[in-house]
Amino acid sequence: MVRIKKTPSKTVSIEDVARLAGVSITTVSRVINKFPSVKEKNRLKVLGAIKELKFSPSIFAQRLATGKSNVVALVIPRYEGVFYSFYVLELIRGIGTLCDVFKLDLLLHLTDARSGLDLRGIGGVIFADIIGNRHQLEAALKQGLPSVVINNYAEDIDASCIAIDNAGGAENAVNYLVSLGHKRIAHISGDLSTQAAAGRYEGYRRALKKNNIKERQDYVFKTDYSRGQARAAAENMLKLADAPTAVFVASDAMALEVMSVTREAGRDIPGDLSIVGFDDNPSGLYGPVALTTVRQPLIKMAEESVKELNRLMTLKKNITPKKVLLPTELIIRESCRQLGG
Amino acid sequence: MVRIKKTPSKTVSIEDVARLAGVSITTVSRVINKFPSVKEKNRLKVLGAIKELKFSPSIFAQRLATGKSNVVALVIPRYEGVFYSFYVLELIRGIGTLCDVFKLDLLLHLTDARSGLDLRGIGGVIFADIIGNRHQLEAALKQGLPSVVINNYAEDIDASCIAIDNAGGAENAVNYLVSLGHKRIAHISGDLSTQAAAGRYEGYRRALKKNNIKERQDYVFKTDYSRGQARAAAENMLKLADAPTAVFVASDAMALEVMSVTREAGRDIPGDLSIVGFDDNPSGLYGPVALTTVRQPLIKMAEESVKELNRLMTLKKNITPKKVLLPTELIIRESCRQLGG
DNA sequence: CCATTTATATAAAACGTTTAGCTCGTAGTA
DNA sequence: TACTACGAGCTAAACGTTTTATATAAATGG
Repeated sequence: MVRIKKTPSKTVSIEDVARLAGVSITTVSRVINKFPSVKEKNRLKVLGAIKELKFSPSIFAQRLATGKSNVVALVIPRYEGVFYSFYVLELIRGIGTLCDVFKLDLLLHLTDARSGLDLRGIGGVIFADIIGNRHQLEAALKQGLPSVVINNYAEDIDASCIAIDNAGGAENAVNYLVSLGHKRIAHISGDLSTQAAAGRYEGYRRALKKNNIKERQDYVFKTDYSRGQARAAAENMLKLADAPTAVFVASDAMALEVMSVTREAGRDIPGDLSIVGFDDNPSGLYGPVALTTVRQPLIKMAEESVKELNRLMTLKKNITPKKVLLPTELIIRESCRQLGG
Repeated sequence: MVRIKKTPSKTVSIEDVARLAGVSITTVSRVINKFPSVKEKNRLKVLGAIKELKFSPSIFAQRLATGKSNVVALVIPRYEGVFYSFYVLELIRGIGTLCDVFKLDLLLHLTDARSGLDLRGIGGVIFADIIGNRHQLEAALKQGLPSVVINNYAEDIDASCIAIDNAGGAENAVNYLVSLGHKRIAHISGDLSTQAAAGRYEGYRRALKKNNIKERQDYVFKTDYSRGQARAAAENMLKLADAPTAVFVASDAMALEVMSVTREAGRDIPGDLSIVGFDDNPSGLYGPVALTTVRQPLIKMAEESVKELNRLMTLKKNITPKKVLLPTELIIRESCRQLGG
């Protein structure tokens, strides 16, 4: 057993440093906070004492004295869906990495959405999603906490929003299908009460309209993003007498399910049906045919949100929130084919 | 624009509460900390004042005064692999949920493994993995911080370990293949410098031995867990003159890759090759054949780690660390078949 | 060389809690 | 009645910083 001997827990304070260095407490504080008005000679003495005593200032005392906190709360609704996982993790990764850069402490809040949020001691908040927890956002704003909302674009709220251009991405995807010669293009949507799903649906319609293709109600299948409903939608779609030659699916997770169903029905992808998904979930790379999809810049979105939050936290004044819409990228792989080739 | 008006930022202190309630500061503090020795009448007065003033105690002042912190740092090496994602996210989810229950603040540390860790103000640490950051663990122990290591079982370190019985799980998987009549069973391992991969390999060997099957060196393929090496391993395995009828793969991510390669080679699963994976990654459910796999109790492991950390943080004394090995579960789906049926 | 500014250091107050030690009633006991 | 015990409240010190107002030393100008 490797017993690591603990250092005696008596904390060394700024006072000990001052005594050893032969200067006042204030001077030590100035050195720590990089004030210019300290003579070089003293600065070195203090630095030496700090190193010798292995001193590091108590963040609690600092925060109590300054009233400032560099703790960022990342609020994530307690999710369930497994495929949601890729999305959330990328977000966490991007945010965590940049918090490191900005020397911010990242506090994770997996919340119930209904429940209140304990924001004591928090310096800023990132909401990963405000489908369910808009009142939490409002509570944060009321406290005067800098707040950033990820992936939910709203002009009407006094917080910064960093989101993805869902409609634009969807439009590109459908345009691509049209460019391959498809005219009978279906859409399997996600939960339309979410902004993402609604935007994707809107982009689908916009593309049809611009290409003078009439939207058919029987080509639109509304789901709740679940695998089960995706499967059902796909089955119904395939049963159609006048079945579509292509489908734009609102998420890769669902697109994978649609591919399974299609193959089970004995049809070929992309021979009989072209598919485009949304997300660029790496799972789309497996299976016999790699999925063509719309890539969301998740890491970029995460990073932008931390940058923006840091801006809000640093600047003293009440500063106008920023609204950012990030572009997507169409990733062409193997699940679509040229029609009438 | 919904401008939410901020509450004036003057903080209300325990003193204000005391004044309004007509009692002393001490009494208010006692009420907050649920001391029994406060007259019911006063308790109610204080509670009323707290509610009226919307008072909530400053955690920084509390922590400074008590010297205690209920902040838990979750240290995760900055990972890359995408399929790693499911594993990490489940861990975060389990840990986050239980921290909520225990009223612990969860601080996320995505670390470089090489770099030092700033543990100021932290009350306990959970290491999600100590492949690379053993010195960080030792630093935490040296500071006397309660520490728990997840999924890395080591008797020789003075921290609690909550891990998964990799060897046992692997042994079960291979036993299952044997029970289906397989004798030519290959193994595609992960990075054997990791405890998980080494354990799985060991379980494979143990099962062969117990079933009197001789281990063949040409049936063992060592990889670094990457998709690329899994693909190469699978190609080599299929080329074998005396090809195996079954393979146990050290991760679902790699197993999926192996399935792709096998199908590309024109062979059927499970007709020509039975496959068992490890992880119970939901991605294994897609594709034409659902993957049989060994499920790791990730959520349970996460929860146990928080429980254990909470125990260490609560108990005053130097308490002996706990070493836990959690059992796995074989999930039988469609990727294996009875041989000679 | 004195007067005036400027650079540097200091002591003390503030931040908002907890907690040890003390006091004061009040009730029970002898 | 006097003594003990005890519950309940109070005062003041402590926690480890930052910061304001103030003092001192050094530098500049005439």
